[in-house]
Amino acid sequence: MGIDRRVARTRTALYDALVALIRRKDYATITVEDILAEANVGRSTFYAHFTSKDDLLQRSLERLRDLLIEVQQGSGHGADATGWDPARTLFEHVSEYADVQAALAGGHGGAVLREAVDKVLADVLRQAMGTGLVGGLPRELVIQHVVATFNTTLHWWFEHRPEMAPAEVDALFRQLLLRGLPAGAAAPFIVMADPA
Amino acid sequence: MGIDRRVARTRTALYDALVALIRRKDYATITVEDILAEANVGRSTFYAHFTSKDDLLQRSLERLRDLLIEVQQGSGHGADATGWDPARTLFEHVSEYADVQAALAGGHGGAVLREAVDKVLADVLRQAMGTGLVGGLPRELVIQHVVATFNTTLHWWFEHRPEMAPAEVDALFRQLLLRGLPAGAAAPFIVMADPA
DNA sequence: GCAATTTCCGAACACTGTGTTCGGTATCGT
DNA sequence: ACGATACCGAACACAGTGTTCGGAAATTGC
Repeated sequence: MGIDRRVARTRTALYDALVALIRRKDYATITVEDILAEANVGRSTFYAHFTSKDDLLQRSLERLRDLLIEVQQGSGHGADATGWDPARTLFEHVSEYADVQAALAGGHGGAVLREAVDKVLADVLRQAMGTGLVGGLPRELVIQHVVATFNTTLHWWFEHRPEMAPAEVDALFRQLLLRGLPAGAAAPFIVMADPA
Repeated sequence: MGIDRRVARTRTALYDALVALIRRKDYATITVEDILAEANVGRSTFYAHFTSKDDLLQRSLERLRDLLIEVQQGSGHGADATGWDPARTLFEHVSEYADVQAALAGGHGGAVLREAVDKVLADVLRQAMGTGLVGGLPRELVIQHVVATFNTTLHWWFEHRPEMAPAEVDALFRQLLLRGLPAGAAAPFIVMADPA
């Protein structure tokens, strides 16, 4: 009693259509009708599977989650002693898809997209961390911070230095995450020594 | 030849209405008609001043920007050797408004709101940093990272430890920002051995 | 105060998009 | 082949957007 081929076909068609649209339009401006046209799926059929555009997005991202887990678990079977860097792999992977980065950077729809992706990243990371120590810091805060820093770096990369190599970006990412800001970098916000 | 009082009244009424609504509804579900009802303003009048709900939001946040600049420059007290801590002041200030935090945390509308607030925070910070040093790190990346870390911390606070004191939260914030994660905390995401 | 100007109101309108319903048709699993 | 299931697509009610326009009301400058 496997899954009916028709439902599988319909769903993947909708997933693919959404992704295709995201790559060329701002997420916020995409309508259900756009998706139907792109996927060649009937209106009632759509609502038989998903409750809304956002619902479709979330379920679409489950694929991303699986992909991330795969990438991340490829480490255990690889060179685990020398260390494996999922973040760098992600930077490298993402660097090949400028349109995806543009979608994540985009104005109104970008925020919604980013939040959804953040959630997936956090889930994967949370699972990967297991019940490991967090060095005295609250576990969930660490997770959110890692995700946020990754996203910030990625966004900055695309917006300000798109020509930079993934390895360099990764180095910046690690600096921010593991060492923090140099003493004087955050002066005005942290400790004000402002000549007012 | 000042600004017509009717204009001023209408605009502040709309600003206030939006803020009031944000405090009790998810931003995404707020309609222009809600705003009109709350502010007692005619439909055509609204569109004579703003092009959309998002436009109104952005202009409303200009007030927030002014407030932040005031807070940041009002460092008359406590400006000793240890300096003045705008972040801590912000944590303390925000802790008094649970509904605002809820609005920023909220699902769909939260993301849009956060992005708008992030933009304002980044502007203020950018101006405050002037042409100061950034310790070898790209200036804009530092700004975005500070803002993102602040927001992450704030969000985590509200979601997971609302009873925590502002000073403690500020300490966590500074730890993340200035020292980074302790070795091992981010083990699954970051490589252990540091090739830098 | 008074007049000229500006703004506000509110109803009407066209438009876009959402989400549901239902009978007929095509496709699937066995 | 047959029964079950999924898909189609048109029609519908509904909510929200953004514009237009004439008349009423408030404001400013004098």
